[in-house]
Amino acid sequence: MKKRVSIKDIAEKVGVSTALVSYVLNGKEREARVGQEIAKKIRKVAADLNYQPNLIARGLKFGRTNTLGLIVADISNPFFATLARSIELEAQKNGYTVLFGSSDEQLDKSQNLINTFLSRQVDGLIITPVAGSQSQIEELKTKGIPFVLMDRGFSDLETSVVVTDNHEAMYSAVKLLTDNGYRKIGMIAYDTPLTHMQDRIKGYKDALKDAGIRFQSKWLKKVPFEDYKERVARAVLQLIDKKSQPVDALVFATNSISVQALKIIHAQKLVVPDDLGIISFDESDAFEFFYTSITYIKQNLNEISKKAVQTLLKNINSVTPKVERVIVPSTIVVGVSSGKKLKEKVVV
Amino acid sequence: MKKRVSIKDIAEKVGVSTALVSYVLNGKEREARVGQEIAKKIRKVAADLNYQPNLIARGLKFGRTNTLGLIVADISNPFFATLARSIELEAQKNGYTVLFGSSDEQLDKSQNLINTFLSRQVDGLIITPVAGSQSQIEELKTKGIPFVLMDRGFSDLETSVVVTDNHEAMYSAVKLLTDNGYRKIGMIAYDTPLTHMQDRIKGYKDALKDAGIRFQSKWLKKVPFEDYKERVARAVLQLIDKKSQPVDALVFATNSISVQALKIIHAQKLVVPDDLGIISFDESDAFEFFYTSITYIKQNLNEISKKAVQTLLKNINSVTPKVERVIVPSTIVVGVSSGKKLKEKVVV
DNA sequence: CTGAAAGCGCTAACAC
DNA sequence: GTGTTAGCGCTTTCAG
Repeated sequence: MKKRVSIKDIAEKVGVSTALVSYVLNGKEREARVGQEIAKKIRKVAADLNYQPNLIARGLKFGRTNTLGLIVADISNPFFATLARSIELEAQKNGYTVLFGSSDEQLDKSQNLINTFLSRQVDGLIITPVAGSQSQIEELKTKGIPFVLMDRGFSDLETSVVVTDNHEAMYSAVKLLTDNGYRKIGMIAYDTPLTHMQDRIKGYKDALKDAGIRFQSKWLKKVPFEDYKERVARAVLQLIDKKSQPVDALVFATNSISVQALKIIHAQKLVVPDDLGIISFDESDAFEFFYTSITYIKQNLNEISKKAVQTLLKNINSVTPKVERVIVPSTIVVGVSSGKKLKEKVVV
Repeated sequence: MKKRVSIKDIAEKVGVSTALVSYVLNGKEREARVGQEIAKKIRKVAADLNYQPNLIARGLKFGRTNTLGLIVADISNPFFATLARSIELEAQKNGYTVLFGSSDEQLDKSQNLINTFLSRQVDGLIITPVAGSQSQIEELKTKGIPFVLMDRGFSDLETSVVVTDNHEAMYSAVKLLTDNGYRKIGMIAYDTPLTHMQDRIKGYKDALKDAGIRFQSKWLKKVPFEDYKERVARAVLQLIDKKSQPVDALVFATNSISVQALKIIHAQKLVVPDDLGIISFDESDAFEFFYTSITYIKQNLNEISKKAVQTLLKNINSVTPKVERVIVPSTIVVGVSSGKKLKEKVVV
């Protein structure tokens, strides 16, 4: 690779010091009262040489790189990819560039990414934290590194965080089902202590309670991230098992769970919503061709990312950063899958 | 943000020069013959202070940052997100971190990203180039910046590039259709001169020719990236129009086109494959619940990304980089949608 | 064995 | 008005 042209090259060519070049190129010729002639000359040579400032050098000088680190669970997951896209946009608007990495919900990968990004002197981090990573996050706090959690947080840790209204969203989803006559409502969620999941579960339970329905523990199935596919399949089969008081509706805590569950429901030839009402948290392309339209909670991903970047930048630019919790409202897109329950079901 | 701990802090604390610290921390104590005692002490203090090397400073020193720039069309598109994921993985394996950005198929955004990444002194670029960006790419060449194109390239430009076997893939897809008895095969593609699309189109035409079918220009519909949805819808309606010799099979050049087209086909109540054979280039989650399984060409995205990174790294590390064209084989996943055409169709 | 010092590219306080 | 220089954190040559 050829040597890139530096401020020094320009200085030599024009016959001035690098200082003058720097002043002129940063539009500070007024303050430094650089001569008109010389300024013009410098600009011309810079253009001729196709000069591009070295942001690495500038970063070293200023101790800030105008780079953000983004750690998501998995960038290939459309949910996170969509967040990444808006983050990129908002960051760019503010003159920042984004480094990214995927944690795969694994503690060691998360720690590695944090270390790598810090070594690269990012100005701040946007993180979808992994379960059990409190100590990693706390270290950021003690080190005074600006960061914001996104999508999920910890109940036992005071941090800036931007999330969806998980509780309300799931509450209103389940309420929609109870209002439509469903009484035995099951839920499949991921088995994690992270707040987004806990809040969704709480929303589900609270909605049942407010509808005067007594929650039954067998209705709630928690599956691990690892081989969630099999586990979701098993959970669905248990929940709809005819021999033991099957549920009449199901809510799914994420789109990945939904898609997998719908496959089983389809394979079992259950009719949605007549046999089983359905609501999903988040949408999926796969809903497109399911034989009936799926009711789902639509998070405002765009707003979440925007707020995440803005909150982070506020932190970066403030001398006394303060913890900020942002909750972004979601909407519910009503399809056929949560439709009114048939009152009288003919038992054959 | 608190001051991060530097080599200097360690040196002061131990009471040696920064040089020694540098040697020890880089495992070069042997060459520099640093004393055992002192080395141990340095290491201890470094650990105590939780020292993280400043890669920015190192980058400035070495003129290399161990950072790659990735420019895709749109990171929120699962296709590119999946590529990004594997690139991240392969880059990490080699000690690189990835900056990313989306070009939206737009020339100015592409140029902006290139500039930004170069200013940040990335060691190389992986680019899915935008139509008409030859000059941008050529400038990289003249500047001697290592880069590799991915997914698509230019027919009029000699560059390193990693792509799928677009021609063969589409050829064999169409051959599958002709072998199964389809004779009037249409195609919907994006309207772009980029090689991936041109190669797919050529594969389609060549397969027709080899099957003894004369290509009809009205069979090939090219739609622009912008509002492709409407345009695809219109194209499908034209191709299946009963009044004017409708096609009996369709191939789609990308998954986004496929999903949109299938929606229309579904809405029009056409039966796949009886009324219409279907093959898609690339898969989509949405195929999951289409009423019949879709035959599709499966690119080896993992291999493409891996090769892209490897080719780029070879370029970066070689004094005399050479242009390398890598073609990654794809497979065809056969579903029901391309099944044998019913010989005698009962006309009502 | 150890350390001073130069230099990567850039900026800004401070001389001249 | 204009230019010198120190220094950001790190590496490495060369002198002690």
